[in-house]
Amino acid sequence: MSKSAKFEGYGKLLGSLEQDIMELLWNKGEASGREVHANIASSRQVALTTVLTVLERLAKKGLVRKTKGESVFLFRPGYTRDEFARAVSQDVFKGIMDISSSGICASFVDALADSDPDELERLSALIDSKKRELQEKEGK
Amino acid sequence: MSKSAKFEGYGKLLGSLEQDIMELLWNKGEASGREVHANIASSRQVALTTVLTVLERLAKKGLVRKTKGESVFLFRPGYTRDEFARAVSQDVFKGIMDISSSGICASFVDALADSDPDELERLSALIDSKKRELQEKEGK
DNA sequence: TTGACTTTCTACGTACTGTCGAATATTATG
DNA sequence: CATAATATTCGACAGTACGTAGAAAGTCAA
Repeated sequence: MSKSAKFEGYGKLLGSLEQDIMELLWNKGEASGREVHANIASSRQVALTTVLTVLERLAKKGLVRKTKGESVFLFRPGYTRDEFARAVSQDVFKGIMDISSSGICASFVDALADSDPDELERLSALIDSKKRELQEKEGK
Repeated sequence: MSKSAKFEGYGKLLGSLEQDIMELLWNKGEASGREVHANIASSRQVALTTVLTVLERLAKKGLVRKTKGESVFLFRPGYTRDEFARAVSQDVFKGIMDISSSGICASFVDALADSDPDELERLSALIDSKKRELQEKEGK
């Protein structure tokens, strides 16, 4: 059932090149434009300036921090993977729940179990703690 | 804490006008272009043809179904709120988890508790059932 | 036929992303 | 320092998505 392959693309948070670049920076931690390009270029034909431009745009968005190195600018993630994913999630979840909150849970659990089953435990714990938190607020 | 107002806009699944239109159709179930326009126009100044165009685009995306009525075309949602939210969620969650799955859970629980606390119960149940499901698969 | 209403077509503006080359600036080296 | 090698910035164009809407074409009833 389902497998509704429709609606693809809604999950794209970053463009393809942006994604590749962030991935690299999240892994390497820091790199010069040339280095970023060198790495990216090994799996995707692209000009150096293209990478530089995107790096620049990412910096403008705050996703990347650009600092002067010894003789070259260095780029690093403005946020860790988790920080970014988390901040964006907040927004995304709101967006989806604005449309409909029922049914979402199932999708979430499915996706989670699919990509990282161990997280299910953590999720359980979080829910319990959140429920307690809510009860306290009410009871008070 | 957090309130990282950055990263807004990532949660937008539909454009503003698209959203308004879908909202109306999800509520009314079915309407002619003129009706849709009439309703939308009460809260937002927009031309009839603009609405028609977007309706057309939504139809092309499969989000809206266009059928011939007695003397006018009628538009209805191609999917219920839940179906849409669910299908998109699948995609969105994947996208986020591709970046990082840890940390997401907390965001999800927060957002859920925020918009629909009662769903927390359902979520608990879903996790338990998912865990059992996974164990069976392994145990077999 | 004519006029009101419906539907389609075409087109423009903005925003985002990918894509670069040209120009400019900086660094390194003979 | 003068010049070659590098690095960085600018400005542009293409494609896609969405909001926007007028012009043109189609439909139907008086």
